[in-house]
Amino acid sequence: MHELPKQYDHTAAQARCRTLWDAGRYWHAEPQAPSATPRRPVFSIVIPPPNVTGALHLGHALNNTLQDILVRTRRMQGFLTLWMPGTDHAGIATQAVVERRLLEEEKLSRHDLGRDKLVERIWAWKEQYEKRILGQLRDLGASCDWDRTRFTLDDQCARAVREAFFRLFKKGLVRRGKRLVNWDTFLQTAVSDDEVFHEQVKGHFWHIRYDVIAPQPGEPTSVTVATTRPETLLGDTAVAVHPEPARALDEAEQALREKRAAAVVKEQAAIDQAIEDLETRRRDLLPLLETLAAMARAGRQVTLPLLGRAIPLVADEWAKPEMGSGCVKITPAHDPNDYDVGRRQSLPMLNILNPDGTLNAEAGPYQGLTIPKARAKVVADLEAFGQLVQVEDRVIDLAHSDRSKTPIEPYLADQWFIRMDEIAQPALDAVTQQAIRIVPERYAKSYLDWLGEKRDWPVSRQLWWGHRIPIWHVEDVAESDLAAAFTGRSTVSWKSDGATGWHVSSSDEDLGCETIAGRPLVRDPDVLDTWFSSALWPHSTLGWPEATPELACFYPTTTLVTSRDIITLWVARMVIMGIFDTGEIPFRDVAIHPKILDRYGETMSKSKGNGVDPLDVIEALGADALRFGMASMATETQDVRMPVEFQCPHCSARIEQTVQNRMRPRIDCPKCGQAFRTQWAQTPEDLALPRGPALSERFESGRNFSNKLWNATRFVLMNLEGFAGENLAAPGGDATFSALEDRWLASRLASVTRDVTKAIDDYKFAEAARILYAFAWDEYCSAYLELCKARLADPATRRQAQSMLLLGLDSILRMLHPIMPFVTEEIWQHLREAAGARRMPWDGDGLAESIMVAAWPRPPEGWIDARTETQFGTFLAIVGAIREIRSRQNVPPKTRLPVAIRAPRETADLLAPMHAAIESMAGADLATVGSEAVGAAGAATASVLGCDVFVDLAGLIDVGAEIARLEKENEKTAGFITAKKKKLVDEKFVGKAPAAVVEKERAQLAELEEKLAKGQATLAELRARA
RNA sequence: GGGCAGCUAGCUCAGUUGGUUAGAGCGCCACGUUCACACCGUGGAGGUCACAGGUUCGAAUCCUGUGCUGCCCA
Repeated sequence: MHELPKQYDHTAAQARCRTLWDAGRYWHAEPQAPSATPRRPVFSIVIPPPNVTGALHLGHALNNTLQDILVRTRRMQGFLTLWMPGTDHAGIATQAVVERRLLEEEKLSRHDLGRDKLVERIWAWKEQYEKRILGQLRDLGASCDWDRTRFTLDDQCARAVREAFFRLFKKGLVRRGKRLVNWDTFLQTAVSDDEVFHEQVKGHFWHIRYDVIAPQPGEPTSVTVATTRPETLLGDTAVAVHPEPARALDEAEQALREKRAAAVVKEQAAIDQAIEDLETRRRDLLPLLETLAAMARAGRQVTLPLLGRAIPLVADEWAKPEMGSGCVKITPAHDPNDYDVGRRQSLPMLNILNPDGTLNAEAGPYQGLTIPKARAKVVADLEAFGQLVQVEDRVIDLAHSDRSKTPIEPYLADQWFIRMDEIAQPALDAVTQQAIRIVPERYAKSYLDWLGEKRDWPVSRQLWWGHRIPIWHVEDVAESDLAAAFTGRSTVSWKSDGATGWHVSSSDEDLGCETIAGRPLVRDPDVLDTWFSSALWPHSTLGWPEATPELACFYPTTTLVTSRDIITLWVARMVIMGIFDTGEIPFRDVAIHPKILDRYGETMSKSKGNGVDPLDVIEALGADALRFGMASMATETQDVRMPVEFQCPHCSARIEQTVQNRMRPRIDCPKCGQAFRTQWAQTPEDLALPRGPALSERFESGRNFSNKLWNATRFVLMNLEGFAGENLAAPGGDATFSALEDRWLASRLASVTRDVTKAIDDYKFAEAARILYAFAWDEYCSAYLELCKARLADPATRRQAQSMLLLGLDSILRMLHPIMPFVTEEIWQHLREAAGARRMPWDGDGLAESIMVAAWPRPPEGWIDARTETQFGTFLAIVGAIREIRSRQNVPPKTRLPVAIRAPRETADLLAPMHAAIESMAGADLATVGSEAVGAAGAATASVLGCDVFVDLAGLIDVGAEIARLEKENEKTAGFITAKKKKLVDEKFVGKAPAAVVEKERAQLAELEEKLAKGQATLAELRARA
């Protein structure tokens, strides 16, 4: 006999399974030739490549679990299935991490080290983390094609990046331009808008006086402007005033009046106040503004304080007469709005910053100062010169770099852009015309909104880690020189730089020459935005631009599984570049999954200390527990919450993680009093303590489920003696399912298979998990398996029970395999040993070597039998009724209860073969079952589905308690009756509701009335006895 | 400021096209360990479905508004 230990050991099983899968390489996919017959349907996914910045977190665990569920399901369903794995170089993030460590550990900056050495260091970091990440994916059970692992910066991807960029360049879609960028002065690079976060900080609003040059009679001698960044005045090139202040005030008032009309009462007072203020302005300020507007039109100038430069007064609508002094200083190179004004008014753009955030020569005497120091000196000097009018305290919304956490400086720099107007359109069409389906559908809106703006994509990054932009610059040569140098080279293209030089681009790694007509070719020092290489991921990993068999077979991929926060950054750009490069969409479906938040609704992060490390869960509860939890959480909502608890390493007690304790280096267990350390431990004393991992109760049901399956198998194997299971339930063989419970199991199996398959097709992972959990636990284990205990003891029914137990268990395992691969494989292997001769109706010739490649269940629709399910439901309800009586009367489980059941004839007939089952499952001795059955006087009763269950408890019964209970129940029933009657008397209801609904209500009323009558009769009997 | 979600049992979540006497898991209470599983079994308690209007014979479900929470985009 094949016997298992009482508890499932996930650690040993995981190691065994991985060995088995790697030996069989079941995860590997070879492309089929286009001419292959028979042609297998193809299913392919590319992994959203995790950043090599650090280890995987729970979000990755979710993302990859869902992909693996899809991949494993399709593989079992016979698809040619590829899951392409890999990692992302994550330009700025990785460089920032390595630079930070360099500074902390060696006190060196990247400039101390130099470009080549730094890149070398980052590669070393990458090697370390890539290994770790891929190992974590394997620990999770991901069935990626490990032979195809890619990296966004590897040679194959680099080739694709050069080719794609070159094609864009050649088509004139790459342009060089000045742009105000978010400058990170710490990392000395531009960061994209998406890498910027805003934070409210306390600051000041400085009001500064600019003197008018040679004021004429009737004209003001100065204007006052206000700023939160006084040092920027060094870069001012104008002061603006509104061209038509009267009209602007009218419009502002109009807007306020409209707002007031729509406002709720409590907001009206504030708006009234604002309108009144506007009136005051019209009276006190407007004449001055009109004068200033006229002066601006006349080309008058003001003196820039401190530097003494003359700058023009300009008329521009950016100046708001309804705010402040109505005048505003203009610093085009250091403020986005001012930049627009500068362009409109053709103002000089004066960059006053060095890349490192110190002031440059344009700042005159302030050159070399950092921004904070310059600000202090500017303010002090303004005050000394009497130009400072007023200082207000103010809360400022300050942009910070997400990478370095330092304030962003708007900064005018040369950048490369990809023009989006032309290439974005096909990506929009792909979604609006449903070539690409985004689920849940609502996310299509953010995709379309974002792409619809068709904003140019700034792709250059002033970094050292990444794909070097394939552009070289050469000055002062003629086009004929270029044509001569690159004659016959279709892989080289050039464009004028707008002055006397040329930009040369190539898809080759090297131009093959260093000079043109004696002038040096200088390569652009910048690298490409990480998202550029990510945008090519679906086709670059498959070998593009080569026409590989992989590309032909697996592209377009089937599904992309990702989180909602990178729909625009990544998904949209993949669609754009996929179509641009290959002419085809990169994937058909985009499945968006929720984001995991902690119990308080905060995003998890290492720096907050509120995360859960997936490896802790895998270690403590098993990868399957982690995966089952993830699948259960993957609903269509946009967030899911996960309560986090520390687990005491001494006594295993769970300690709720709170905002207060989550940053502590050590925690004293409130249960056992012993201390343990957390991720924050620093001191030697703390580090010496055992670590208490952060886990979540949400993974426990998965662990328990694994054990439940294990023990169900244990039971089946204990009872399999002499049976290897040749032919399990030949399809359509009615005789096979002669017993009610067998027909029921087959019916349930068929509908569960249908529902689970559909749920996975629709990306409803939580639903699939829930259906399988309920079926396996409540139906297979609690009902079917219990019933089999008696049948297995009877030689006449034993064989059939064995056969059905195997059929059910094997089907459950197969359907659960994509969610819980390890425990199902481990069990499957045990079943192979004990019952290797079995065949499922949907199996081919032999039993597969691994459940990973076993056939997905396909029970015939004909097995579904609603009548049987109803009948079986009656049986279960009767068992439940007896149990309930036992429980409410506190009868010990061992005491057998004498039971009579009054049931309509049809039900009684149906129950006839189930007598033994009722007796064993409810611990009852059945006396009579039939329409005439009656209970002993004063028996405890229960009514279910038209049947009455009488349990004669003789002297055991607590009459008083039973009376009280019945009174309460009768009262409740009477309440329902009243409600139903009222409804049925209502003509509106009877007249308008569908007949079926009215009929149902009537039937329910009749049932309730009968129930009440019986309850009252029993009550009378009990009272008589009391 | 604009957009998207969410608000259902103590906690985390299900709840199809309106037709319930609103469900699950965890937690809680009671009972139970020869009988696959205490990572278990049996039973139980626990909800004005955020709030206010409306549509309807009928609303957790549809509409409008309010409040709170979170996210995205300016």
